[in-house]
Amino acid sequence: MVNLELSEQEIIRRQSLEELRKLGIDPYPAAKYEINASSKEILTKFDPEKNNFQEVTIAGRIMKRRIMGSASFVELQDNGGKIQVYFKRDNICPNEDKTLYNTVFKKLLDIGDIIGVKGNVFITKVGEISVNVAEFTILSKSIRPLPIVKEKDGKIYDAFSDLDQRYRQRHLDLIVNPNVKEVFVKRTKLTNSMREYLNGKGYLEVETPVLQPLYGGAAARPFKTYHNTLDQTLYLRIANELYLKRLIVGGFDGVYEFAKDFRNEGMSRFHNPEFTQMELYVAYKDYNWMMDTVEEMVEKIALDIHGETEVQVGENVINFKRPWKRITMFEAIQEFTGIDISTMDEKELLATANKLKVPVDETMGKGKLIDEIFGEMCESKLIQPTFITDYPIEMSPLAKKHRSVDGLVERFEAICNGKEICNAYSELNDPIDQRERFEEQLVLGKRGDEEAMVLDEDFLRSIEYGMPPTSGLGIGIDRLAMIMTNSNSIQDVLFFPQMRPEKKALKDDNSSYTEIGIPEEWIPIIQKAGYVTVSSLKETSPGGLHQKLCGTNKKHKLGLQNPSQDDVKNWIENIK
RNA sequence: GACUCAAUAGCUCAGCUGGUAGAGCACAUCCCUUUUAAGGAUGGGGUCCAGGGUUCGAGCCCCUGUUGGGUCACCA
Repeated sequence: MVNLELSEQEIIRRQSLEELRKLGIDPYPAAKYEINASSKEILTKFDPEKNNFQEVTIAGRIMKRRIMGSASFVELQDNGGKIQVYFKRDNICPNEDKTLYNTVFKKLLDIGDIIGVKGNVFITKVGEISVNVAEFTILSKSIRPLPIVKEKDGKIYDAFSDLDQRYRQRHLDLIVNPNVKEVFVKRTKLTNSMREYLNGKGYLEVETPVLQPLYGGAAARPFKTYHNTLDQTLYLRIANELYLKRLIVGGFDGVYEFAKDFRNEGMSRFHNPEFTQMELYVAYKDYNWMMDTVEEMVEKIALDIHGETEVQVGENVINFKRPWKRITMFEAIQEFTGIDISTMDEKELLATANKLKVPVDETMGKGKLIDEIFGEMCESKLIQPTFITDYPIEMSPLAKKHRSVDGLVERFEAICNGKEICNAYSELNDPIDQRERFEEQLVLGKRGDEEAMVLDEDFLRSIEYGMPPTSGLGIGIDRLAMIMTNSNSIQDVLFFPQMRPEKKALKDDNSSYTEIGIPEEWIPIIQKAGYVTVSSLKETSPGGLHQKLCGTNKKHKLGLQNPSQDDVKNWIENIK
């Protein structure tokens, strides 16, 4: 029986599927299909002089079909690109029986099907490198139509651009939008390049717990979960800093981790609830050394991805060539506002913030005020990669006090395209100081700061045994990927960004319909007519419904015995 | 979370002051000899996001909701 929920095109494809089976063709064969070439290889290496690629086997998805009488062209898309494939009736069907071409190829194949073809490479009259098919194999029949995207000279027509659908159905996005794959390939190049750099320095890639009894290492609200056996609340990590430091205490000189972190906060084009951060800790180093490292590493990444240090990001060209500018936070504020705040007390800072129209309130301490002024007046204006150094101590409970300036810590962030891409310190290894800093956070927490850090006794115990002076770094992989791929939103560099659940219309199940006397076979037709719940039928006029049902029966050639008007009337009367 | 814009065929989109639901591609049928966004002809396809309201009449106006985009707030 015809499924009334399917579109016409889906019904036709399901019928084609059955036709194939009737012809003895398995639309989903089990056997492996051995390919010996790819579209990319053929297009780059085919040479008519050499006459190479004369026995190729390739496989891919049909993306376009141009069918003429006894000769046709198909665009086949595989992992690396697309290639034109030429089907000629008498090549495919050398004998009398032309079914394989006339029926299987022309009628039963569709855009979206995955096929394998064997043949030889040649150049068509129009000059396009193509595969001349000798035989083809259906590898997977597609029963849902793809969006059709057309392209000419790099210009895309009817692009599949609905963001909701692109993110919810990333597979579709990847199939029909060629640039999307490229973004994710670059993202992987980025992490490969970074890993290669870190391994080259001899640092050890490690894994630390995602489920943590206490969340620490950053200021953020966590996701909370529960372990039954331990009868214990656990948190998804917001950072892995405190665990990596324990490993430094344990005697590793350099450790790093590509970590999925989770923060239960707002979403935006820069924020996804789960995101990736690379954290690195190296013993016997300080934050100056770490700036050298970040510069060198990110410059290498740009070179590995783009072959040059300049990267186009929106309207800006960003140059990652070393050395990057290094200025203190105070200097940056002076540069953008002309005001030297380095010696101001809290009162003066508040007055300055008000004068600059930076939104602040009385609860903010000195550090927070400085941070607000910087965030408001400077950050978005820093386009080229810049290290901002020496942050107020109040904002950085895990960073070491500045070696020469009171009230500051040895911390830097790299800002690029107006956004922070990394955060690093000379790590605090004085256990007494660390305990005091945690206690200050506790006070903040009691005052209602939901993001204040919690005191981690176990971590404190570990550094009481002695942690070497260490420099630590956290670098946002998604943010860096956005810059390196010229993406405007974090959702464009995550395969499956977090989305609200799709709503589904609630349907009554079949028994609710049969209860009021509706035969099983009429339920889909009634639902198709818009009555997905029995109660929605209550106010319906029986005559109108009867008309509708008989009409659908006729239109879709369902061949059902129409109910009488009295039947329909009885159904509606039976509704409680 | 606040404000704002949007949702119409499988896809991309029109739809006038409120008066019979439209186009291109895709799909189907027929013709066809190497085509390039696509050869020609004909045809089928719609819960106009959902639910209320105003109206003789709603895709369009009003209200509520759903989902998405943008800006802001929190944050990396």
